[in-house]
Amino acid sequence: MTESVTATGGGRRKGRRPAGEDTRAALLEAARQVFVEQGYDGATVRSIAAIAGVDAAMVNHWFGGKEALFAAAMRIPVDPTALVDELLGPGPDGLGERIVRRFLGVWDATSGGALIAMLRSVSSHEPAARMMREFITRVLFGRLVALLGADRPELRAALCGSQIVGLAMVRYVIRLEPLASADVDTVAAAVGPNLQRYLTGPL
Amino acid sequence: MTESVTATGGGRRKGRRPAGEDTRAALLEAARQVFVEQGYDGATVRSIAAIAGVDAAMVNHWFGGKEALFAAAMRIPVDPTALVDELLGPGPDGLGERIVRRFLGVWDATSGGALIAMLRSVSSHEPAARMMREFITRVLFGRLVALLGADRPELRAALCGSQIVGLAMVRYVIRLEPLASADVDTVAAAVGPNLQRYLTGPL
DNA sequence: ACGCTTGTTCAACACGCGCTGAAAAAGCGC
DNA sequence: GCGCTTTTTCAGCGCGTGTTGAACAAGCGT
Repeated sequence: MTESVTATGGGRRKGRRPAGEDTRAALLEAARQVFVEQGYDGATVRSIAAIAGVDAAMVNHWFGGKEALFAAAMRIPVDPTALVDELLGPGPDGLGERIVRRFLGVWDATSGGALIAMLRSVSSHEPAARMMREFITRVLFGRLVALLGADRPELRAALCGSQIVGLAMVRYVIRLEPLASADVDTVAAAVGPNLQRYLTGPL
Repeated sequence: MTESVTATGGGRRKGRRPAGEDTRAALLEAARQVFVEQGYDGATVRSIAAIAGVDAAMVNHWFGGKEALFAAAMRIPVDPTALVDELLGPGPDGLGERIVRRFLGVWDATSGGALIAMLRSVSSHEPAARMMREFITRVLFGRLVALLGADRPELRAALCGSQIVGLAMVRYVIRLEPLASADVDTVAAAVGPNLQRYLTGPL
């Protein structure tokens, strides 16, 4: 006990943190949460840092600024190729429903996910809009419609995007009942056929 | 010329404006424009006043604050009852397409309209979200599904809302091509059937 | 042991926001 | 024409934002 090391008693004020505790990761996690809840403009660097339990200046130290933190936080850890293959595995029948179920699964679990964050940011933050476009056309439905080989693939992808975006907005952002708390089966049965027609049917 | 009246020479600085020129109306018009383009948070009282050509303090004088100005600007001058009657006039056949055409007509003309303003504000501004909910359920589709007499009217109204919201987001906010510049016929043919099923078909 | 690098906090800057209060000019009643 | 009211501008307050620089502590190489 006599040794002074790591006494940390009460109010240490400056200096390096005792050990481990990856600040960067904590910041990223907090950023995801706050960006999803508040959107880019609504989220403040200070609030994110507070949730992560560190000083706001850490955002600049680790990421270089709010904008870069947003970009890093939105970098989603899913492999789109694998996802598409999985969805297409059982064949094109019931594909629409499967997509809806998949999205609702992710969203309901993480209370939104990165897509909701982008959706909340898109209005006033052009980079978020750009990400959103890229995400829908290239990652999400671009590959899907390409594999299905239908005509007018870009239009089909955009229409599928409008389904997903509309559903996410009404269910998670606007929170319009009874869609906001409807169970997965109901939503999938209702919205699935639209996607199915957009992907495999005539326009 | 000798009389001093209305000389206004160069840099008059304070005081009442010469005549007419309804400041309140100019403010309202500018507010609609800026709220549509930027959403509630993105729009600043100063920029609205600048477009209206008056001082920012006029917003407080005429409306009491930004919030009240937003509410006043969003008060839309359409009669929902008449609109519903007009849409239902030719019978329930082709109703979905007619709705889409109607919306696109208004939106493309006024580059969005109040609904886009609300859509851009909804993320971070709870009053806008409340307005949106009211608008969809009560004004827009509430009456419509009630008149059609189908089962689960609230769910149908919410689903219709998700169609319109998704379309508006992708076409006007995210601006995803080719949907953003697709002609009315294409969009109506693609989206109309979804609304039709939501309104008159099985879920 | 000592010094350099790195992680962290704190104080503060510059800016933009919504809003307020006082002053000034125009119009109105009489 | 004179006062009272209304409309308008201006200066600025208080606050919250993202960002910065200095100070300081912990660890690491040697």
